Amino acid sequence: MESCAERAVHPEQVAAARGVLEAAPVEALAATFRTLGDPTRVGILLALADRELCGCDLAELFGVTPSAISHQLRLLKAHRLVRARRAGKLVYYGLDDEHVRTLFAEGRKHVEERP
Amino acid sequence: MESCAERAVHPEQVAAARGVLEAAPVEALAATFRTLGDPTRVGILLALADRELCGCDLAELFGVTPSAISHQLRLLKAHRLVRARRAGKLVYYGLDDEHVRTLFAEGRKHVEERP
DNA sequence: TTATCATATGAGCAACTGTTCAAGTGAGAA
DNA sequence: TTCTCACTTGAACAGTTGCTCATATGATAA
Repeated sequence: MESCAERAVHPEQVAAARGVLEAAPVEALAATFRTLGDPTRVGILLALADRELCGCDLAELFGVTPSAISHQLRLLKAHRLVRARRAGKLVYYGLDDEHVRTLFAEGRKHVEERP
Repeated sequence: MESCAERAVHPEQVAAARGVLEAAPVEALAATFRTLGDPTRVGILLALADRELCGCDLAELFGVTPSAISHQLRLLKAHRLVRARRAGKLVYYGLDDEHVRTLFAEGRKHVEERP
């Protein structure tokens, strides 16, 4: 009556994998990738890769409300992907992490690998 | 009455960013990162980084139903992150792409950079 | 001060996601 | 064949997400 999920077919391999999972920051990794997993946020990061932009510019660029951009930027800041710099009334945003560029470069390699 | 979203503050920078966005596979990149943005899928990929496992082992490893694992594997296969190899009754899964290792390594660097 | 404008924040809502359950496939064993 | 078991598939459902709207905040200017 026991189903396949209740006992491993290869217990030693499963035990080894369990060790890997315990040592890895699984939830944090997933949270970071989840933050990168939205077209608007991907666009924001790509747009900020070569220049700073203010929130107003970003809203115009993506055709959404400044509020929507602000919500997204809050997420990106919380995950340390974007940094903010206030200049008078405006706030300029830029990438906060060099790893993001590498991440995107590698992501593109994967995406463009096959048709 | 016009709000800040209806006209860019820095039109030339916005135009330049627009060019970048048009040339980039934004939606495909987001889709790939979104696929990596779930703890179960991150765990599956980490577990498969060093060994093949059958679906049954994965279900046991994560304490979910074989059905849940199967749904996740379908997603991972659709994005070419995992490959399947049938051996009799069992199906063995493994990583389908070397970029995934790099992606995870870079993701970890970002995650572990600051407290 | 008051007015204006760029952002930020909170509520609300439609769309999406990850799971379980139930039913269906496919391959080896009896 | 029939049985068993690993896996797949589809439906259903709770939880999450990303947007808009309304409102609040913060900084400059008049």
